[in-house]
Amino acid sequence: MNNVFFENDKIYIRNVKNFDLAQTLDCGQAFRWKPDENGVWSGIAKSRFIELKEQNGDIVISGASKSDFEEFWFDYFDLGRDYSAVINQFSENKTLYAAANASSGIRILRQEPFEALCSFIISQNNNIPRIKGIIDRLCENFGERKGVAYAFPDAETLARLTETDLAPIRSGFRAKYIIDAARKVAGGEIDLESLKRLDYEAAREILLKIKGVGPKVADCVLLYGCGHIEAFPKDVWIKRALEEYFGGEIPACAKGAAGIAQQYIFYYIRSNA
DNA sequence: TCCCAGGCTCTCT
DNA sequence: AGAGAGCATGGG
Repeated sequence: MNNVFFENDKIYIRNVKNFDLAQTLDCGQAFRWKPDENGVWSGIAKSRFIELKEQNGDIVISGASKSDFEEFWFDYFDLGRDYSAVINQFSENKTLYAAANASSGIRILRQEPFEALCSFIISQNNNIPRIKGIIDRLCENFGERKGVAYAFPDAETLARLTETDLAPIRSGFRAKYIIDAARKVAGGEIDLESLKRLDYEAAREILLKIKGVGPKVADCVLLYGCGHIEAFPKDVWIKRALEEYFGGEIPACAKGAAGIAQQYIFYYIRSNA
């Protein structure tokens, strides 16, 4: 962290490699970061609201204290990982390497597991603009207000609701899945934090017990919420890309960091679409 | 308008 | 075990 400076209530990340705000915050892994007309991104995670911008090659964060940064945001933005090394590992596959270089500013966000769980339950058979809308309404209706933004509601809050209560967010058939997830988490049947420590397969099996959680949603929760970067969510876009460019198989050189490869491929094919 | 969306459940072979 | 319909809602 010797390239991080704290000055005048702002945090400067200097000479950071592989961190592009637009790529990282709007690549489909998280749904609550928004840019303004000046390129300032704002968002809230774990009830903490911050703003980020790029300035002379630095990432500048406002709204976070030094301890907030060290205890939360550093891990949230996965700043301890060397993405250049990962991209170098992917160079054995020409197409994957091209995708990685086209989206080399993406970092995998380490989101709150419960937010990732609900977000990707909502994502099923849905499109990204509408997913964002449903999640916004979920937070505005049931999340705690933190200054100018709403925190993601906690499992205990959602566990007390019924499908009818969720009608205002217009999530359709997914409402019952959100409630089942919230009740299993709030009731202690599923301990999301423990999934970070379990191995990938064991953690995945636990998530699959939640209604509305299948292989793809489970892998998204493991990748974006539990730090399992070997998870490789297969959505319709990725399935098409695997068939078209990779012979239907995940490239061998992606082993151990398949989730990062997945995100590069997803961004690459969608920005070329 | 009409197709489809970062899928999953349920049912029927 | 594998295939297919149905699902709520609305963006493009």
